[in-house]
Amino acid sequence: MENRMVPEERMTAQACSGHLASVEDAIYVIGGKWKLKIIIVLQESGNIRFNELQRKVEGISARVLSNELKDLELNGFVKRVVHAEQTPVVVEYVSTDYSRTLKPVIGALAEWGKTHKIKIKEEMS
Amino acid sequence: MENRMVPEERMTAQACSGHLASVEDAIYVIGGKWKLKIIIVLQESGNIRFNELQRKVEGISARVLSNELKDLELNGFVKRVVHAEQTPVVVEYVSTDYSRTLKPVIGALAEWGKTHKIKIKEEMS
DNA sequence: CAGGATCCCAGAGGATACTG
DNA sequence: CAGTATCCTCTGGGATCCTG
Repeated sequence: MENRMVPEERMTAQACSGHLASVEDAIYVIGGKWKLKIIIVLQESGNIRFNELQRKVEGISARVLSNELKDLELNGFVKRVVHAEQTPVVVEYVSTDYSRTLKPVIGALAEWGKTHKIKIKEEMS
Repeated sequence: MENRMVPEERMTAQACSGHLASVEDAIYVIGGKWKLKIIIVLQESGNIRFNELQRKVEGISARVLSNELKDLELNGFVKRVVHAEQTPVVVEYVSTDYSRTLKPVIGALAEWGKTHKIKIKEEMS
């Protein structure tokens, strides 16, 4: 479990175009094996409950999903909604507006991943 | 994964699962702590030698850099150029055309990382 | 159902030293 | 300079069981 990212001033002599530091920041928050996948599923699903989410993010364990959700909530990508008026209590997860700012990133990654897979397939034939 | 993917708005459920899988593919190849950073430095540097590369990718050890470079070379993102005519032998690394197909991904990530950092800073003040 | 508590492991990655 | 070789740490993450 990470905490919130606290940006430091990285004043490297050759800070390049700044792309490097920004990409680093991005990777710090949404990097890892699961975060983007969870975000995508959440965006596709609207409100969704824990177990269904676990089913849709294939391969993830309850423990890891729980940890990732806490992390994503801390960073404002997902909101945990508890419906206390019902019994048993229903918990739902919803993607936030802020998570939608990741659309370009997800779009670019998906597009690249798609063409990359095609390239790999061609190389194997 | 043969379904058409529209990177923009309104997607079908199938396009979405394709989205998920494609992002997964992308993360598989360019995920991790160092790969994208190395690729960025490589793209910004033209030809570059091992030790200088290590200096520019701050914090990376020689062992890890060596491993990552092998991996990146296998996947066609970097070319290892040996100038055997010189003594001592000079080795240079160059980013490939294929690595340039990552530009949109890097651009999106950098842009998002930049605004995210600004957002975090504002929240702290 | 929605997780928490434990235990455990592989593998990513760091530190240091060494070599052709 | 361009890496290798060791060794070692750390943590992401799997498996399993437990509970309100």
